[in-house]
Amino acid sequence: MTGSVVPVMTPGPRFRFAPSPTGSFHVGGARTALQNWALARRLGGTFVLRIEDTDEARNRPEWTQGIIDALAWIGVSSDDDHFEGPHFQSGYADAHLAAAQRLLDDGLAYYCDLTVEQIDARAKEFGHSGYDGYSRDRNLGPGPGHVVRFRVPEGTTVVRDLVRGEVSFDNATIEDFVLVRSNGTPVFLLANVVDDIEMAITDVVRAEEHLPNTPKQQMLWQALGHEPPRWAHVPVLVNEQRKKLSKRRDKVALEQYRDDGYLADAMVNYLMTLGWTPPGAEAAGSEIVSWPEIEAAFRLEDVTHSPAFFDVKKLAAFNGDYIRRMPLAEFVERAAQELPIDWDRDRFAAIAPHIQERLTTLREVPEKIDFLFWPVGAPMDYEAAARDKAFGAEWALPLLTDVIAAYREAPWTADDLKVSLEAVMERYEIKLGKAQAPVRVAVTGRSVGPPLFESMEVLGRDETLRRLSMAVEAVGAASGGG
RNA sequence: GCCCCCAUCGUCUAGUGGCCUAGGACACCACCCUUUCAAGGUGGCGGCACGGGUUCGAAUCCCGUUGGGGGUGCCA
Repeated sequence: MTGSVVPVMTPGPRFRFAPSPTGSFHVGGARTALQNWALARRLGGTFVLRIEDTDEARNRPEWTQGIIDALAWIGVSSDDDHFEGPHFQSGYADAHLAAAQRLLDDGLAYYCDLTVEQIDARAKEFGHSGYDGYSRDRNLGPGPGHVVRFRVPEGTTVVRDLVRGEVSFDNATIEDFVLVRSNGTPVFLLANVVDDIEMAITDVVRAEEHLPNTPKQQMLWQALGHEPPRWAHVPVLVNEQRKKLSKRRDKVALEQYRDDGYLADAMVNYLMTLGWTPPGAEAAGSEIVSWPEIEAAFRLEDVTHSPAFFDVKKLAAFNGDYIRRMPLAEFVERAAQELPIDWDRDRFAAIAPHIQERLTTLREVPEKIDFLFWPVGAPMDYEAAARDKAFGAEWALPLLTDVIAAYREAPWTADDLKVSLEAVMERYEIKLGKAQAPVRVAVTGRSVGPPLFESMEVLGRDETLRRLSMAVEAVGAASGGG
């Protein structure tokens, strides 16, 4: 190996996703990552992952892996040809400082020795706000306590934004911002731009909160002698209070949703259709779209301009839809992962078709069917069950007794169990909806649950009869005593 | 305070001057179906923030007001 490694660059546009490492992956970040990903792939370009790890206080190696894993979960795979990275901002520290020095040499930046207190004092004294350019022409050199500031030129900066059109800023309202701190480290504004230049980024797609930074960064690109990238600022995600989603108040960790049983496909679909509607969705009467369709149709120009409420209820609806659309075999396999290890998988597979359409998340699977996995002979709380209103009617106890008799003989299939119960209930002149209630409570311990006869078929004759008998005893004791 | 962005049903949105009596999705309500609960089907409730213009015609264009959000760090 000789010389430097020249990165092999694919011809298309180069997008980038530049998260700073934290303990979790923000859903808002997931959305912009997805948007960058869709564009990079469709346009035959590159998705560059850059970890902005310059803030040493929050920088742990395992967090980088967390980001890569989270991205992989939503389909942004580091194995894909369009994926490049991860790059680390910390690895470009020399370039950041070199750029600052170049700006200094060209007279486009200067040293300043004012402290924050002094700046405030001047602002107060002269009645302006922020830094007033005090050191612009003092020709200070480097020194302790000296920062490097950018000399903002006069005029207007026009940012061409793919989602917002042209946004112009009067440079007079932009102060000479800091490029290099007094401790010699570069600030985000500089590092971010230098990295983008180094990585030959052509398209910056990020959240709207960065829009006010953009004129500054654009000036930096130009001062450094480069054509600025295409900008696109997508609206932020907000909570019910219409505030930017925050880690403190809101549930924003992608990993949390994953652990709560949300499907990656549903999450991706939901995130991408927040602020963007795929063509044809209205005619189809559905907002459920596959990734290939999204990738083929997503355009920045079509993204809405206003903030969107991250509505977990709608996400849940999407998730339920995706669960129902899963092929049964796949559902059984994935849902089985949510089960306690000692639960019989075959037994689960038998009941699976009956719970698939009753779910919002995969995590709810165990609680729906736990009664099928109680150890045989385990005592249920029949005293409590006996108090259920299902046993309130005078026909309840005799019906249960008759059902037990019938079930000793009936062939053990759901259909036969239903026929047997129907035969019994006719004697009491009640409908199936009512008749099944005490049986359900006796067998499952609850008044709602998966289809009864199918459940009993899976449970087996012995255990079903045992539970029915226990219930009759408990109810009998309760009513006899009162 | 200053700078910037935004504004259609509760929510996410379609809508780019006539096709809008404003469409869809989620949520909600009712009914149907039904083995409880779901799912599914049908129907319903519900919106162009306000005020001025421009135009034969405005949800769509312009101005203003109001409201919301973002940014204003030697954080990213």
